[in-house]
Amino acid sequence: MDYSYDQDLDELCPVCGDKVSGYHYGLLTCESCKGFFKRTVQNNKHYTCTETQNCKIDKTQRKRCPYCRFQKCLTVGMRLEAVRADRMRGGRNKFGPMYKRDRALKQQKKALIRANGFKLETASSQIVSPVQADYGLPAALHGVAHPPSKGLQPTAMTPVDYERSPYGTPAVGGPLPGHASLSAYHYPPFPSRAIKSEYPDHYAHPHEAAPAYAYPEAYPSSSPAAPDVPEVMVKLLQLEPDEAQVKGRILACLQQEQAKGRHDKLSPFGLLCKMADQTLFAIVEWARSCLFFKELEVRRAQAASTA
DNA sequence: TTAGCCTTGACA
DNA sequence: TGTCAAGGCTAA
Repeated sequence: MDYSYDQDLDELCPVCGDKVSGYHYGLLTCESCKGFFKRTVQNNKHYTCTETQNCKIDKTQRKRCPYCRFQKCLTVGMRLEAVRADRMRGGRNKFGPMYKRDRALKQQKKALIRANGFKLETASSQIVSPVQADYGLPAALHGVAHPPSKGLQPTAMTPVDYERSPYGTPAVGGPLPGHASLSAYHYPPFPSRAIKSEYPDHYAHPHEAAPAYAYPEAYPSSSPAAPDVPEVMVKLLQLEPDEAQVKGRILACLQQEQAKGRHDKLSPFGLLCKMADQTLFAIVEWARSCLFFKELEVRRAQAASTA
């Protein structure tokens, strides 16, 4: 069977850096990480790390520490809910529209690059995939929780989806950064993870008020309308090093809370840290998106005037 | 246990 | 009817 579907199979697996074989459990991954994630969730496996829970996961070393591998799977945005409780084969789950949109955005980006010769690397490298924006961990936090690794970096910050909504607030119930214990992820027992419908999973995302797939409509691909960015946000972005420090401190506090053994339930302070961090991330990403679209409009105008 | 290949089946 | 993301199977 030919697995080279007409999609971005030239991308690398965000977990191990291997070649992706398609969308699996929420995002583009390789076949081995797909299988590993499936086995882990289906069999309710619990691993332990013999090192410092910070093992490097790449194609050659992914077998060495399943604990860190699974943590990375969760960190990059693989979805526990996508593993079927009933083990039913075939068909599609609720992530189908998300995959489709992700693919469309990637294609739009490629077309735009071809049309404008516009280098997106710098601007869009700060913007995460809608897949991750919808369901995963904020990419900006990955570097805080994980030192940059060969496998994680390219995809977590993939310069792909600059047309995603700036309102793509990460789900509060999303995976935590760092290496909290497996139980800290609160993944529900199998019956609750069974997904057959296309409707938003309010169990997995109880805090989502807006439809999970609302982001593309915010900026139609044909003519993205960039809202004005408050001056304060421009200044905030100019102070990014400090922002990173703030994030780092918040995450350090959060991880300390988790290290105290409260794996099953965050303390109020831990919850506040988490919420504050994610809110900060959402605001910063929104502002970045606005600035990016502003720049895009300027470049388009310039291109139109010279044409 | 891993990872590659195969089968299944909902959806467009 | 084709696509493709699920789960299953099996050699290494």
